[in-house]
Amino acid sequence: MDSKFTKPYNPTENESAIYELWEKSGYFTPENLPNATEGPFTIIMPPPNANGQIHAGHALFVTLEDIMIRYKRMKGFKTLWLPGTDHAGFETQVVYEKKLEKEGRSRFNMDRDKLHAEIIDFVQTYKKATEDGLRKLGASCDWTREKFTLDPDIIQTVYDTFKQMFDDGLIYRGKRIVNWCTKHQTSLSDLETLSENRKDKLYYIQYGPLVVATVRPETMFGDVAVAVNPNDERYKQYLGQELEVQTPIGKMKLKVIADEAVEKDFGTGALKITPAHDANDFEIGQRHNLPTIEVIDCYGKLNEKTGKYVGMKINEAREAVVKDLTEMGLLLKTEDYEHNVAICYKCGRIIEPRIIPQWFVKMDQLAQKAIVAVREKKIRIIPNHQEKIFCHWLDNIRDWNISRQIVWGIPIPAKLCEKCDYAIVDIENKKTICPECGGKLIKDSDTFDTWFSSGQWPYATLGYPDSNDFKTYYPTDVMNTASDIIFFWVARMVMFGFYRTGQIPFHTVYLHGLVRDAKNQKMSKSKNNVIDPTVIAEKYGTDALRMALVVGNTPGTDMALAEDKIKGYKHFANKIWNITRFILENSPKQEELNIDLTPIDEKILAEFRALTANVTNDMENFRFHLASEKIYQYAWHTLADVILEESKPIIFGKEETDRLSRIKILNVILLDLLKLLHPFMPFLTETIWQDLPQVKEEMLLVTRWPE
RNA sequence: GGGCGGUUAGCUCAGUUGGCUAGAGCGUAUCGUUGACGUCGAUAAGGUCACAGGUUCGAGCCCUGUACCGCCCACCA
Repeated sequence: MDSKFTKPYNPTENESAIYELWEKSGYFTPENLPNATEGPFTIIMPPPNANGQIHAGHALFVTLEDIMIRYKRMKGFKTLWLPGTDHAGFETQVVYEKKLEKEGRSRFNMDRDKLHAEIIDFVQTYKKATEDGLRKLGASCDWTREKFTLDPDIIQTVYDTFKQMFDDGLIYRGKRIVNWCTKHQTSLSDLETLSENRKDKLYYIQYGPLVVATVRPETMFGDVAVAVNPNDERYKQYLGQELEVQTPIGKMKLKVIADEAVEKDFGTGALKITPAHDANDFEIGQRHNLPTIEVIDCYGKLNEKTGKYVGMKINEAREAVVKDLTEMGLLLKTEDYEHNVAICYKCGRIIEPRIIPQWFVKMDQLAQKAIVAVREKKIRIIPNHQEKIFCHWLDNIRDWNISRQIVWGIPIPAKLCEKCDYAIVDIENKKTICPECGGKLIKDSDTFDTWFSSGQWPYATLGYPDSNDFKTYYPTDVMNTASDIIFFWVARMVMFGFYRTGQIPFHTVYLHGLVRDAKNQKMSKSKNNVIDPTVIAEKYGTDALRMALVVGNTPGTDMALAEDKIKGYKHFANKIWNITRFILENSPKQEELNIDLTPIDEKILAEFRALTANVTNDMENFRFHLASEKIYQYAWHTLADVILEESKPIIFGKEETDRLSRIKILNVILLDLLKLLHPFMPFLTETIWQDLPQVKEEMLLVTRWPE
């Protein structure tokens, strides 16, 4: 017997060599598969951000996708799992800014090109680390097709989409109110803001004959009207009138308008309208053709239109204005007030709504098609209840701001007129004169929201429109990703997919939950509870980690990952190892096993076949948490605890037919068990497979799944 | 303000179309140096399946309501 099996199983001794064996075989590339009798099966990997260490969430998605891919490969499908990494625009820029801050530097006094070059270097390092991490986790993906979100062909696809959408009127440049982060100096999409409950004051201020209630008295200098509900009897007499309003810096004139958006019962029922600094007011302003007066600058400070308050930060200015109003007798009442405010999802600072020209995507039509696809089950979302969430979001979607004032990203291929603000798409970068006014055109310095490009990932990576890959592998089969990016990413992929290819991008969306720590807390650096999967893999083996991530983890549900659980599956790996040893030790040469089975062995074998069918059924229905547990239970508590124990007297006994029959089925079960287990514990099973004397196929990786 | 999920053994969680005498892992207790494995084995304790109604021959699972926990969405200043 091979001496290898006499020692306990040592994962770290074997894993990298096994991975190398697979990778060198070329079987990760579907075209090289020896007997792919079935059609294509495709998963496009959600590209990890190339800006940090690989974490437990990556380990989970790699495990799930690798399970699907390995299973389908063994089923004879032409399996493509296309890997990639993401430049992750704003996310990476924020990470890099933090690094700059630590070094006492700032992006705002750096040359644009220098900053860009530095981030490229930074990303390259992490890109490499991410790729290594994926290999360590056993990802059987096709590295020959690896993509990066800034590859020239990807950018070209993104540009073509931008142009086409612009020509179709689905993209427009508009001067509209957007979410502005005063720290990061960029606008953000609605998804990139969070809302936070805050306790503020509600101030009742005398506005001429009326009283308005506001939490932001410092914006009063940007007021252009006072709005009331059209059915509010109290104010009917004032409609259309111009009020003379006293402020600490002089008098201003405000028209009284009527708008349905004003609630009669809130505050005094009279609302001051500041279109330049409030999204709601902006829309009211649009409806009534009101002008806009900006009084707060991009740093969140009051500007020269506010007289003596110029240069003050918003909070300072608020206090100062309140103090002055009080002294002037214009502040009538102050109430405690609890409300939600939008904050930047990265730094938590309050979003300052600002009016700046940005590129927007019109969402209505795109969204409706995506909703129909899901409602009609052309796209299936697992877990099912996410379909409702998906559709609800799309049903209430607003136009999407895709411009970002950051360096790290795909530049928007557009020109802007210095004189008249005319905007034009210019992918070839050739236009210099404004067709409207003859003014000089300058390049738009903004970059795309990273999701504008990653939303096109499924067809962009496959070389849409003309490549063979696109024709062969699109629409793809499964999109597996974390449920928290269903809107950011999944919804956008569906919309873009329809728009550009006329087809769904994938048939099934499999959403997984978050990996939390043993105490069910979110992993975070500050809590020091982050599990580094590569460290865990070193300690317990990748297979043990994979099992721990899969067994009992239902789709869409967050899971608690305890080190003890991982340790348990290390023991399981050793158990399989020793089952193998026991069977091999007691197996004579193969030719002696050409005998009929005893009735009891027939029964044992039938039970195993039933398990196989059961597991296969689970695999087909994405119930990996059940499939893995069933294999575990069978291997340990049926095969090892019962069958092997009962086999000892038979094997060491004198009844030759019983003995050979038993040995025969043990060998059959062992081989098939390794196959069932392979998608879950690929390293262990392949390591064993490579040393089995009775094995004919060169690699378990491409062996047929048992029927 | 809307929506979604959860509540099952001490802990973490499974439980597929209602058939369950409700399971697993870890933990706990007792026993076992058997010629695969002590990274082991055997045995055991531990549950009104959140609560209250209902449907059904039968409910952890379906329906109605309640409570608590978590999450998401939302332009009443």
